[in-house]
Amino acid sequence: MRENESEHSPTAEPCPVARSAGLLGDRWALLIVRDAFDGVRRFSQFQRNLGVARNILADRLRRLVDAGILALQPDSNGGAHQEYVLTEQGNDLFPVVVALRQWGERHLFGHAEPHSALVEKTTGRPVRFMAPQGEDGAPLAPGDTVVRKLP
Amino acid sequence: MRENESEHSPTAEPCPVARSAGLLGDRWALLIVRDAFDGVRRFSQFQRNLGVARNILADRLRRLVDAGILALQPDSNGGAHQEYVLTEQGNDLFPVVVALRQWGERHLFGHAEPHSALVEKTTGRPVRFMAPQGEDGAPLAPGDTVVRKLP
DNA sequence: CAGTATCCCTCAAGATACTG
DNA sequence: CAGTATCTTGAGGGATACTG
Repeated sequence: MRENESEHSPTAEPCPVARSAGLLGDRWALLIVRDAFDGVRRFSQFQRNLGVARNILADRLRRLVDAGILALQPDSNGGAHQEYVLTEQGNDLFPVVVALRQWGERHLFGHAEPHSALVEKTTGRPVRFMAPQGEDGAPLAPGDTVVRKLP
Repeated sequence: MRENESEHSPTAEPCPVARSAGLLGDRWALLIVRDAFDGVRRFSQFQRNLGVARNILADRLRRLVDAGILALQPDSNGGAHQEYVLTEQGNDLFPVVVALRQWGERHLFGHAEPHSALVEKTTGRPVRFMAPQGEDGAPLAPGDTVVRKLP
C-alpha cells in the first residue's frame, strides 16, 4: 500500500466525497453511526450489536469522537459510565444513512417502497427524501423521525 | 479477521445500511461512482483520476458491474472500446453521493453553504436536497444537474 | 488502450489476556 | 463494565511486467 508520489494522504483529499468516505468508508464507522441513530450509546451495546472486536470498537469510537461526530457524555441516568452521543455534526449524517438505507432497501432487498423502518413521525408516511438542513420548510429533521430496528 | 461464529458474511447482512456499506464502503467504489456521475466512462480516465492500481480498478469495476451499478456498453462514439455507464440502479446512488458531499463540504471544509460544485441546471441554485425518486415533483434528477469538478 | 498475472507488503481486524 | 496491550492473520492494495 505504498504510495509512490500521488498524495492520497489522510486529510489532504481535495474532494469532499473522498474525505467523507475516508472517514466513514471503513467497515465499522458507518454502522456505529447507524446504531447511534438507533439510540445506542454504550460501549457494550455497540459491541454486542456489531460483533466487532473490542479494541477495534474502541479505536473507531475514538476516531469518531476526534472527528466531532460523536461526543462523550456522563451517563444520562447518573451512572458511573460515560456514553457516546451524536453531536450536531453527527446528526447531520442522517441524510447519508437514510440515503444508503433506502438505496439498499430498493436495490439490494428488492423493496419497491421503502421499508417501514423509517417513517415520518407526524404523518406516518415513509421517508422519501431528506434535507441536510431544513431551509425550505424542513420536510424532516432527525428529531422528527421514528427509527425502529429492523429484524 | 477470522470470524468466530457470528456471520458478517458477504451478502447475508440483514441491514440495508450494512449491505450497502459492504458494497460501497471500500476505498474506491464510491469514488468510482462519483467519477461516473462526473461523466467519466473509460478505464484510463478512472485510472488517471483516481491514481488507483490497474488491477484494483479492474476488480472494482467488475464488482460494480456485477452489482448492477455500472454496465458495459459499446463506445458511444463508435470507437472500438467499451465504456462504463451508470445503470438506473447506479443513478439511484446520486442521493448518497450528494449527501456525503454536502456533509463533507459543511463539516470537513467548513463551508456553511454548499460548494458550487453542484448546482441545479435550470435555476443555478445550489443543490440542497435530493429525492431518491421524484414522486413529489422531483426537485432534481441526475440528468437535471450540472456537475463541475472541484479544484 | 484495456486489461490480466504475479509478487510483495502493509495494515485493518480478530483473539486473548490484562487493568482500572 | 470499559477499555488497553500484544500477537497474529489475511485480505486489500500497490508495483510491475505481460497480453490481446
